[in-house]
Amino acid sequence: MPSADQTIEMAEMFRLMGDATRLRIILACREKPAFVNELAARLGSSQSLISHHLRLLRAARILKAERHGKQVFYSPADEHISSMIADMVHHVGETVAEEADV
Amino acid sequence: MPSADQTIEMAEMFRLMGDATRLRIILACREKPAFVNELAARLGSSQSLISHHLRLLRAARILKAERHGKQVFYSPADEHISSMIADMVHHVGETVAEEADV
DNA sequence: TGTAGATATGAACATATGTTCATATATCTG
DNA sequence: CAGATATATGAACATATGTTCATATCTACA
Repeated sequence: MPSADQTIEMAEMFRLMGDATRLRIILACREKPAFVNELAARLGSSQSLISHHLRLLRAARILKAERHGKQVFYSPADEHISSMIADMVHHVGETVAEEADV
Repeated sequence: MPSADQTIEMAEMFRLMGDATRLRIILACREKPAFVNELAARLGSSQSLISHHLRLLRAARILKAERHGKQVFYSPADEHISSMIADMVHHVGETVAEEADV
């Protein structure tokens, strides 16, 4: 069992990945790291929206940012994050979702 | 890259695990499956709150429920879910969290 | 059948969250 | 320095969400 602090940390991590827009940003960066404007274009979202979400993902160390001149380049923060996401993608790829009742 | 549908499904899954109360319920069931009243007692939350969350976790097939007389027994829905959570617990156990700025 | 125990559900509420629009900040270039 | 480009940030808003309280439903058993 994780500690109380670890549990809250995990929940916070899941919460961030639990929004479709943010998850798409994460997956996009995982597939191919990119500048903010590229991400906005690839996801068909406004620059502002992407930037707001990037801030959260960066603060949680899910993504990291590097400035290249006028642009800022975003990529997965580390291999650890990458492999967590890879695990999940893999798991979800194996599952068929249905409804449940009792 | 997961499909659009898979991405939404993943996000939904993460969203559910992204609340501390729900994550604690999941972790508790993973450590030791239990009846609703036991879970409420172990987590120090009201029966109503636990029940509301259990409904969501059950509907998402994260937990499964079996009735035993008057009580309902909750446990991880399958090995797949269990291993996903195990992965995350393992990963978080390895990480030290700090703050990020650019 | 009626009562008690266990769980589920509905309404209501306060708060959190995602999004948009407008604007600020930073960087390069002329 | 002025202007253009890229990104970040703040305010505002509508909606979603977690929690509580009250009550309904279901099961066992006298």
